[in-house]
Amino acid sequence: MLDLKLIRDDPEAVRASQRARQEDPGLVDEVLAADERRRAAIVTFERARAEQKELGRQVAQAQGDEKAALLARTKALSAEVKAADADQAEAGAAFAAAMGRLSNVTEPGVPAGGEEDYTVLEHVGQPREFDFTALDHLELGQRLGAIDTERGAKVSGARFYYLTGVGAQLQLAMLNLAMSQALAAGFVPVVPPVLVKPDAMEGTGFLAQAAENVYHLPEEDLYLVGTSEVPLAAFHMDEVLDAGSLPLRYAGWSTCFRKEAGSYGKDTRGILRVHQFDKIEMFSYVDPADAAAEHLRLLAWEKEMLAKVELPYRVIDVAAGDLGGSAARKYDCEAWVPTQGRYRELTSTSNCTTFQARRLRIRLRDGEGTRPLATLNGTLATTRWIVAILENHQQADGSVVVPAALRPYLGGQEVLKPVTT
RNA sequence: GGAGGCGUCGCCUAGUCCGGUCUAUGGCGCCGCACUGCUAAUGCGGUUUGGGGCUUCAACCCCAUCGGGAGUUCAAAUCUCCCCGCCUCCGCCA
Repeated sequence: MLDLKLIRDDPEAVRASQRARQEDPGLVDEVLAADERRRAAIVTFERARAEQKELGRQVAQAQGDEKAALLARTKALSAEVKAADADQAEAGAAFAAAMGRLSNVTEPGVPAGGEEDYTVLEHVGQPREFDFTALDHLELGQRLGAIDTERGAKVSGARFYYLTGVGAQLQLAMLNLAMSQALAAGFVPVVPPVLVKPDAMEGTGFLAQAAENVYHLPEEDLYLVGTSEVPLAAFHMDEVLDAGSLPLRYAGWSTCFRKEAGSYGKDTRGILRVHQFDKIEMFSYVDPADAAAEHLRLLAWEKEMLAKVELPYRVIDVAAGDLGGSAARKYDCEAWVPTQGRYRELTSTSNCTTFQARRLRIRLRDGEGTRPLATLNGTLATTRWIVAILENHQQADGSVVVPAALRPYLGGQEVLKPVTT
């Protein structure tokens, strides 16, 4: 949710942001009109209500005929108050609905346009030259006895898989490495719930743009989270945090669930795009003035992790139209996937400024009073990284060299060897 | 799944039976002022959150807010219903 004051004071800035996102700039004027209607309804209601209360005080003290006369008046007034209240509630709901559809204002410098309009900020490392025919991650994973998509499909359907043997070990090693790094950086490790109530899912903004990708359990009215960003953001929902306690940094370890609706036929091979995966997610609560700097810190931690697994990658500044509605800016790190001949997203860090905190009613308290704080999130490792690790570190015999940083978490193994030929 | 108890503006708490100056009591904590070599103690005042009016700001005024929602009523912390959470006991269970 945006700051209403900003929309009133500088509606053109919000319209410009909407245009850059390829969303409707007219929504701004809809919000302003709805706000006026709402405020007028509030005034009408409050005036009637104040009169009702005043008369109520008189009724309490009056006796006999005087009381009967007052009651005649207050009865009529009661109906008036009820109608005004309903009108106010309706105007308020319409306003909230319009506000809810407005996306966050993008940060200056964010490239305008859609998915293909990103800016490449830098390349780190060189894609490797192979003097043999590189195998893709699934082929490698099967030879290593690490990935079993056939049984995944048998038991759970398409886009499900088993990680077995060194595959399971590799994932645990990578996530543990990520968690160790987060811990060293001062993050509070968290294992959160992955089923959340509508309030949490809605507050984090995932029932708006990403609703079609969210699993829902209708019987309990609970949602399966697509990222631990949801329970980490909702952790402090409805709270006022002391300014002195910021920044608060959490590292969540969770399984993530995504329906992947609308991606039929895309990335169907292997474990690049799946319904269920595991992830270490960083989440920060900071003073709004510190948000942009924190965003760069999250990016730096992601790069530190990518360096540890020795992958070539590039960093992109995601275009406005490809941002989530809550994000003001997003940086993705994309690793080179040799058999695809292109870069694929491994991490994503978003600065949600005060947008998400407003929806979740999370504020900070300092000497000045209370005001919304800023929230940010970023990926530290996910199951998908296995794709890039296997492919980039494969050898001609189908074995895979383990990056040095991972070895301590893999019982010292230096090379993962095929179990079949 | 069943039975019972509980939920009050940071924390604790009065009020709920029997609806009406509840404009929610008191204590603790915190902030300010006074007194004071300093500290402590004492005294006085302030201290939920959100919204609206008026506005340069502040002050001021108003409305809502007693776990959440709906209802009854001229009037709800108080009465009724539904939901949520916590505690105790029973049942069941990986």
